[in-house]
Amino acid sequence: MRRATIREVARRAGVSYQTVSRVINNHPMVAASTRALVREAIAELNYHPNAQAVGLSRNRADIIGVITHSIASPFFAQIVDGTAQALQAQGRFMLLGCAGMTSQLETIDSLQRSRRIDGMIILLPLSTSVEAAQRLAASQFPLVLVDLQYDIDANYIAIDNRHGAYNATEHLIELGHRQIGLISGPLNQPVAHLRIAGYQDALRKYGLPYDPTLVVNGDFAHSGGEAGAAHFLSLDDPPTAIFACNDQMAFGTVRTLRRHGLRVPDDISVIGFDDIAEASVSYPPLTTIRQPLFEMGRLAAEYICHVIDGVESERLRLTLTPELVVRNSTAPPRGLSSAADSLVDKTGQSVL
Amino acid sequence: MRRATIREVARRAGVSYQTVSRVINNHPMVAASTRALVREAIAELNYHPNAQAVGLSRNRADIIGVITHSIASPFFAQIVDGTAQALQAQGRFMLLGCAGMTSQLETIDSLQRSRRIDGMIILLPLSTSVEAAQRLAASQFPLVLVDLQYDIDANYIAIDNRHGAYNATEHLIELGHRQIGLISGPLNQPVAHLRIAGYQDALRKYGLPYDPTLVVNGDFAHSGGEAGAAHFLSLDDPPTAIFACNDQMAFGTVRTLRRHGLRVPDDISVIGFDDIAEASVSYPPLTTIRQPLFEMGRLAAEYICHVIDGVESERLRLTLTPELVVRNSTAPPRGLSSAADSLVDKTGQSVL
DNA sequence: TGATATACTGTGACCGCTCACATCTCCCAG
DNA sequence: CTGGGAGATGTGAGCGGTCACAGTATATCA
Repeated sequence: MRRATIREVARRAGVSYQTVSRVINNHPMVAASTRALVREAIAELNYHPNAQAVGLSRNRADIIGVITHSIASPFFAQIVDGTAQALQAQGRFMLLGCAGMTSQLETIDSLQRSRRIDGMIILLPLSTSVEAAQRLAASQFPLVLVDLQYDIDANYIAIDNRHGAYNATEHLIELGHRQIGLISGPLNQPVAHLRIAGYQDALRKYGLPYDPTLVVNGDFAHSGGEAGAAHFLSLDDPPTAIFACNDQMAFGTVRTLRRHGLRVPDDISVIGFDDIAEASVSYPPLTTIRQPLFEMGRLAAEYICHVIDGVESERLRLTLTPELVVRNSTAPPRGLSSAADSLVDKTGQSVL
Repeated sequence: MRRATIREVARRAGVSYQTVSRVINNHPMVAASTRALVREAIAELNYHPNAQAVGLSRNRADIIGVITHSIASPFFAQIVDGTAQALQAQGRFMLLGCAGMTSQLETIDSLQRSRRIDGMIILLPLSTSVEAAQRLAASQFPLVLVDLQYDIDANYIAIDNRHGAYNATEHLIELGHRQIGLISGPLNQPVAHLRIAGYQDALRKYGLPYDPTLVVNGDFAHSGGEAGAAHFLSLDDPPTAIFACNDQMAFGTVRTLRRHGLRVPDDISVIGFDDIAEASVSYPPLTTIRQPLFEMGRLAAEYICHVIDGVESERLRLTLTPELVVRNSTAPPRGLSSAADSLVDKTGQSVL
């Protein structure tokens, strides 16, 4: 079942191959009768253009590369979903590279040079140095970094992590919490520091002391939340609220708290960050800081396509403001309802 | 920053373009000295082959298409993750098409004919008729259907849904449950019927009556579980256990039960199907029927690659047996066993 | 009536590579 | 010393399109 070529269609329709090409590409300079003839031949031979030949000739592929280190994570999956939708609307395809955390840069580099893709969307974090990322961004190749967290000259879509963390912390403070535990992200990711900074900003703003024993490192995964919660419960004076720096960790936190017989939010409040899809359907529905993940993926794709089409040439520098979404995992601290700010009325519930 | 071509490299190295091609493709018939010379020129010019030109010439693309209707669903994401990993190991790329539930067949068809991809993995369900799927499978194009549920002549990787559902139901029966609610999948998907059949098999085997009021349709999404649970709770004599036909619905079920003040598994047991990643970290950890999702994705990719490479020509007909994974969302019905339920932590609390 | 614009169609070269085959060296057996 | 085979390299054609340009009709105008 060989595929028909443009010349075979031409022979069948009794025209030249160029005319067939014109018909395929909707060039106006074709007589209606000829067009019909060619269309017929195309249908009869079940002809479809060879995308690689077109690509070679036009020097483009109509494929956009998307690099992430895991598609199994809901966070990335939701961004990719947005990208996929936008690309489909553009008639373009998506080459998905799950590079793991190793050799991402190598993958990116070879992909970029292979002419297989016209542009690339990179979902950070990227396991590479800032310098390498800067070099990458400096190339002429159409490129968008999504969730950029450091300061380089590149096209990026980011969110104001510091502000988001500030909002999360402020929300807890305004509910009356004074002892707020923080489970941060991995410290080798800039985002972790930004969110810690936002947490500190809020404490400072409200005149609360910064207590390092209330800050613990996490891994942005479920297990990090579990470990963090376990740590807090082991303290003599556990926090009344926990800010987990992403939703996955928040879920781990909630689970561990439950396992220890604590109710969320009655006994202890938990707030997350990201607003992945599960956040709204978890039990209890998670109060969190919303990142417009789908939107970010969509915008990145649309920008890239515009650059490729020559419609857009400005640098993309988009910092979105995350939004507090109050659901049911946060509440005023126990017993606050009666007295104003007495937070010391811990019931001394035993952990374990 | 024009890309160097093979002829430029040849000129620089003082050899013919064919020799450069030989070096690139590790053809043995090249003198070591020449090889070194060419390698040097390649490095100096920072040459990378144009994948589209290679593809056009060799008539392949080293890209595998993966079609799903959503990447945001953890079920599909985990399969895709397995596929991605396997393809990367093969030095191939993945073109991901999220076709939504509309026009999947059209997407598939045009993709297949475009020569953009060498083979295709389709993650069912597919919004198309069995006949169309059969036609698709009948083409020479390398194709694997993952999670195939109906009987057509195609390469497929499936799981024994009926058996899995039987196991799930049996597990509940053996725990002592006699009133078992079923929340099925959408009835337009064959898998729904298969799982219902497995449920019925188990009832029959254990001499339990089939009560249609205990069977309700779901949508394989969170909301279906919520609606199903709400329905059961409205019955005069609610079931003591619920089999939700996938994990997402199981989560929805658990959530609704909790909201109504019921504890899982103390007051009512819930079992799911799929074993998506969240199942092991939910609260309580979900008893479910495990599908080896990652594995399925991996196997599909490996098979496709073998077919393309001509290593494999047999039809792929793989029906995996799902496996019962007992976690903490199932227990004997209330009051049945005085001692046996000590396997579950008793800290479940009623909320609200 | 011929010049010229206009609508349409065809030809050659090329995109960057691979393939099949031709050629050219060199070395060794007869 | 010469023929032949192996090793190494070069050449032409082609993959299936597109582009720029060159044609060829027909219509329009002076």
